[in-house]
Amino acid sequence: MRIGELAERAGTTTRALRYYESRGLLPARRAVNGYRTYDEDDLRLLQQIRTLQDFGFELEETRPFVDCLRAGHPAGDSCPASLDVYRRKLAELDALIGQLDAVRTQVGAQLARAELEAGAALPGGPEPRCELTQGALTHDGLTD
Amino acid sequence: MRIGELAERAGTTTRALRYYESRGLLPARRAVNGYRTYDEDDLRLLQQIRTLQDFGFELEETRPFVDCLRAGHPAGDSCPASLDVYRRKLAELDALIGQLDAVRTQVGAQLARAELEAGAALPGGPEPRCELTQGALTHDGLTD
DNA sequence: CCTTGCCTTGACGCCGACGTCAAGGACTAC
DNA sequence: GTAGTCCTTGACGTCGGCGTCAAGGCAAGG
Repeated sequence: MRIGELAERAGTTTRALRYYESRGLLPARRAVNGYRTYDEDDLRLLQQIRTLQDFGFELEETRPFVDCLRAGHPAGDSCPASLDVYRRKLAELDALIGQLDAVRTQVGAQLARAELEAGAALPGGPEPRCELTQGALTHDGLTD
Repeated sequence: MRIGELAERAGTTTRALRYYESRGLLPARRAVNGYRTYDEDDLRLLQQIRTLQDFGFELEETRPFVDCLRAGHPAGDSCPASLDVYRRKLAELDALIGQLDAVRTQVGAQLARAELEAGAALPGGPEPRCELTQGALTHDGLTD
């Protein structure tokens, strides 16, 4: 099959396929007229790539899975290198989720405090003030 | 003070300050020689920006807070527009964390299954490799 | 022959928040 | 005067994964 059909069957675009090829991830055979030619195996490789991409894996991280399939293994994650990617991704996810949870807690606290102060300023009357309103912010250097 | 000192006191760079100015977020007065000139109020605005940036807010999302401070309010989040940003960010964080949790679960399951299959495929029958592997198979082990 | 549609390569655009030169002006110290 | 440090504007680079033309080749139908 040609690039357009493969792209459609895998739910992606021809541009993405050419990009994968430029990265050496999914090279294509060529027909006499220069057209890229793919088979069902390429579709499987591509599906593996897309599945991992949907999980948030970077392209380079999908390479071990693709290589594994191309080596004849039944699944992309039948090889140690793929499992390593899984493990690294899990650690990465745990770290990221932990950071986001911390940020969520902080932002939630800030919102609650700010809403309290806003509400207290409206009805008109003396209100208690929290001493923690200033300087409670920490720079944990979360790079998003 | 000049741009270098402000950058250092706020823990950022002169390039970042020029960028903020180019975005209209933190304009500077100019000395006769053309040098940018800042005061303590600018430092406060900048600290507000940096704090939010560290939380993962985009630059545009810090604008309401900066405007709020510049309008004379005691805190950057003393204004309704700032609270709206807080709320949107919370919703955004919740959605993102939820997605990441789902991905984590999926990837964890894939890893457990692939490890199991790899162990079963070993010559001489499956051998338990370590306790963590068994734990990951039975529970949703976060133990690393 | 002409149009239509798929294909080719090449190259710039995009997003965010700056980093990193480059070339030159300003000011201080000696 | 000159060395050193700070400042100025301008402009290109970065990262990932493509999107979006542009210009042209190839195959098939009318």
